[in-house]
Parts: sequence; C-alpha cells; structure tokens
Amino acid sequence: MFDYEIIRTMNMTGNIKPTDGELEILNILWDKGPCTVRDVHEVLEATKGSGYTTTLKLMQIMLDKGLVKRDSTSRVHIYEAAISKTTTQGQIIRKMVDSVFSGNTMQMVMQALGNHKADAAELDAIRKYLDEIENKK
Amino acid sequence: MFDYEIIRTMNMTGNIKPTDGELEILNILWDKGPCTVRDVHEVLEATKGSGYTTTLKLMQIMLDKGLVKRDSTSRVHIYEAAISKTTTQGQIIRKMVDSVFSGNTMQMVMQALGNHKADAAELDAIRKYLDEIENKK
DNA sequence: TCAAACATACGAATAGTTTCGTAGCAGGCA
DNA sequence: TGCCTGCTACGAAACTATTCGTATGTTTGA
Repeated sequence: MFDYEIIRTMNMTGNIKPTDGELEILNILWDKGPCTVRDVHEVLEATKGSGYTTTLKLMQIMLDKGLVKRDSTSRVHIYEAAISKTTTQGQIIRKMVDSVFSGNTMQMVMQALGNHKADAAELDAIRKYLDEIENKK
Repeated sequence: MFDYEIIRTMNMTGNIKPTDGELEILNILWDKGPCTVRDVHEVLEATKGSGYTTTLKLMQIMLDKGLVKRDSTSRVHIYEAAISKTTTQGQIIRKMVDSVFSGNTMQMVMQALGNHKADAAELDAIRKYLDEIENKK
C-alpha cells in the first residue's frame, strides 16, 4: 500500500531513545496510523501550539534516526512509526528501572501500585495476569 | 549535625526533572548519605571515567536547582540529596506513565510484569502486596 | 617555610533538542 | 498564464546538558 523509505535501519534492532518531543509524535502515529505532517501537526498545535515547520523538522529528524519511515512517492509524504509501540514501551520501562530502581523491576511495580489508587477490578486484573504468568512456566 | 544551604527551595515541593547525569549522583547520595564531591567522584570515575571537575560542576548545578543541599561551613563541602528517593521515583514513574502509557498505570505494570521473568517468590510478593492495598481501603 | 596536593569557582567548548524563518517547488484556479 | 496556497528542505538561533581547563585559595607535611 505504501512505498516506504527508511534511512537508518540501525534503530530497528538497536537501541532507541526517543526524546520527549519525538515520543509525542510516535504516540500520535501509533494511535492514528499513517499520517501526513499536517495530520500530526494539527494534534500538536492543539496540545502545544507549536508551528507547522517545527513538526515537519522533527519528523524529518525522526526519519533520519530511523524512528519513522515514510512514503514520498506523492508530493504529500506519508509517515508511519518504524518502531513498535510495545517494544518501545518495554525499552523505556527497562531503562527507567535500571536508572531509578537499580534494575529491580518488582520494586518499581510495587511503587507504582502503591502510588496509584487502584480499584478492585484493577487489582483483580493484575491477580489474573499473575496467574497467567505463573501457569505459562 | 550539618548546616545546609539550600539555594532554591522551589523544588522541594514543585516538579523536579533530574537529568540522567543528575540521577546518577542522586543515586549515590541516597545510597551513601552525605558525601563530599570526591566521594561521589570516585564512584563516577569507576563507572564512567568522568573527571573530577565534571562531577563538581554537576553537583553545583544540582545545588542551584535545589536537587541537593550542602554544608559549606568547612572547606570541604558536604552534599546531601534534597529530595527523597521514593518521592522522586514516584514522580518519574508518573511522568513515564503519562507520556508512554497515556496515564494508564495498570497497563504499564502489566507490561513490566510481562517483560520481566519473575520467579514464584516475586509473584507472591506482589500478590501479598495487592492484598495489603485492598485491605487498607 | 614553602612547595605539592587538594578544594571550589567559573568560563567556555561541545553536543543534542527544539523552534522557526525563509526559500524553493507543485498544483489548482481565476 | 500567473497568482495563491500548501508542501518540503534547509539553515540557524535558542536552550539545555555535559565536559573539562584554568584560576585561585587553603591545607599539609617535609
């Protein structure tokens, strides 16, 4: 359907570290799927009031870094995330756990649960998930 | 015991956002308690090979930001973290959940549990903790 | 005493992120 | 055709984070 160009394939397997601004754009792309710069810009303009060329430049940099890919066969380029949402989330969690919790995932999870006011349904969902994990072994 | 100067009290209640470098230093201070620049530097030199004045400068900037406080009554200044470990961890988790999981803490927790190879003891610890949370309500 | 060692302060170079102005090119339409 | 609009490309400014060299002052021990 699209004819994507990918500048640096490196990031597809290697480590990524999207900046905050890049992450905002990735979230939009993950949410809406393939987008033009204008599509992305309209969201960002509403939330941050940033200018069109700002968004454009950022997306061009992301292309260069391999965070997004694009189809530029037509005049209006179409961008899509080049890295998966869950993979990226996992890497960000890992980095955070390493730098803030000395790599102790369980401690981070408990801290997160402690700060969050969870209702009974949410707690049950976690219990069910724990059982699933245990049964899979 | 110590006679601390605190430059900007703002950060004691307001939002903080330690950089990666600042977080490394905070971790050392949380771990070891009050430290001289040299104490901190020796750890950083071993792990990163950074220079003494680099560490010094960073700690001075952190003082200016209110991330650390120091006793400078004696020639050798003594630094201590000005923000608590658990509070900081909580804020970092919140920021991460907001920007990467659209504020959905439970989703983040499940993702973290899913990626982490937890053993039975760890899973039980979480279960016990969930019960505690539920009984407190 | 006085030189070596060690401490802080400060300025500046470097690198990365974010922002936007300007230029140049396509297409549509009066 | 020729103007208007919308698109991409590019360069540079502003800002932040990081690093380190140098200046300067204090302590110590031979």
